[in-house]
Amino acid sequence: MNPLYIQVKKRITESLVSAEWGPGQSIPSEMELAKKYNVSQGTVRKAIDDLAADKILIRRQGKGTFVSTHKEENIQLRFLRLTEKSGKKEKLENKLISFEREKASNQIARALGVNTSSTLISIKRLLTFNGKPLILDFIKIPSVSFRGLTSEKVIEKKGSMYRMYETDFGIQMLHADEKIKAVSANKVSSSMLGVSEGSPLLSVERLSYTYDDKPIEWRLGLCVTLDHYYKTELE
Amino acid sequence: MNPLYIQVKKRITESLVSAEWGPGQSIPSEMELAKKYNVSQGTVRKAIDDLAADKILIRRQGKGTFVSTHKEENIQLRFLRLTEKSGKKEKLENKLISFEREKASNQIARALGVNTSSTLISIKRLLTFNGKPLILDFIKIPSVSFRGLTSEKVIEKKGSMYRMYETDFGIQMLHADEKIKAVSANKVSSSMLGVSEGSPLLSVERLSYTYDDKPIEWRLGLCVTLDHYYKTELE
DNA sequence: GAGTGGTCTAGACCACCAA
DNA sequence: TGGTGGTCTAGACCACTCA
Repeated sequence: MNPLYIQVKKRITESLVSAEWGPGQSIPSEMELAKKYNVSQGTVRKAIDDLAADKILIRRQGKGTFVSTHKEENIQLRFLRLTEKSGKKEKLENKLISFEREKASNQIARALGVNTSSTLISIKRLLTFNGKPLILDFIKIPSVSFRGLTSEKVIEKKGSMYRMYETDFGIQMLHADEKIKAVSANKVSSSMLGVSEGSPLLSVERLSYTYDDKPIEWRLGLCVTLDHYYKTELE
Repeated sequence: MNPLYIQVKKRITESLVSAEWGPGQSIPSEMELAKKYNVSQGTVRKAIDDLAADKILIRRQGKGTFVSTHKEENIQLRFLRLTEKSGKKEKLENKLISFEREKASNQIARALGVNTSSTLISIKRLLTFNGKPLILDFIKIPSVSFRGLTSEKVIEKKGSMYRMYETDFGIQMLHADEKIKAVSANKVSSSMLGVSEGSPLLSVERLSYTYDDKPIEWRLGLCVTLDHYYKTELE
């Protein structure tokens, strides 16, 4: 049998998946949950501690515990940071290049855990900072999870895709794995990004997961790293 | 006044810095520490929880709590992962190219928090996997923190530099920041790495920290990412 | 079986926030 | 002032390791 606090954690997660408590809202207090689950307040606390460590919940002393809605900006900011050179805040713009539905390729189907016969939405877009092309993004998401998504909607929601996933489809990205390589710009990517053919680009392949470690988005970003760099922290 | 468990955490950290408890050794049990610090066992537990989350301590049920010595392999492994293609274990080799003492440049001095007049040890080396060049490393460390380090010692300790730092100088790397870019191979790096000039390389600039968030090593790695990739996890 | 970390409880008090 | 999360305690029992 699992420890009690793990079971509590599971039940809280279920309430989050079923959207009983939505992003930004507060969940019941520790005492209420303790009564509801027939455990002590300390056990609920430990369960919430875990979820807060994963940034799924946010605690605010004196106010309550809230469902994280940090997907608005966070992954985006966590993704690429600006160099010190341009310390001022930069303007990000988002230009849609194409929006199509297509059959999943073997590779992507395996990554997303869907059938090869299933349909994906395939989005290409260009991100610019201060008017200069920075990232060329190829995004693939299962059509079935994003019914009704149109190119107009993507354009309309200028900001992060993740924000749109959350507000329009109730899908929250909880974590992601990335594989990073250095590649050469080919004809298409170089002209899109305004660099010469063969220039080095940072290739960032990302698989993003929602609740239950279910992969929900595959993305490849080609980044110009002349004035920017990718930042990580180890441990 | 700080919470008690923070103070306990601090006192434990002090014992780690002063090498009262060395890497790989066990620290006193929770009950003993509770008595020593005049707090309850639960408070010690919370302090240790924090340190274990930072991977500074490792708990082993039924055995005790141990000082992490994971620097042997861990940062190295965390650094570059092998592609699935070559699932088998690969052989890493480490070839020293140069070992010199030099004055710190402005940039590095600032990063390491030392004077520009101070002396650095500057190491260049080439890492190969299965005989193929993979990473060209430029490493700079303050001479004063690594008195008596010689090129022979670097060669002798074939494995990770971090292991040598720990065993020979009592310096443990606790975390690191990295800035990643894609760059073109120049004449020197291309010939060293066995790729053609202008090939894309992954440039990984790393600043590593020891206890108290003191920066202690600056490193630049140029990596060939044809058969390998850099792996990260977000959140 | 003795000793360790792991879980769980119950209750106390503190710090913060809002009405 | 009442409700929330944050800290701290004391004690119970469980799970694991090793002699």
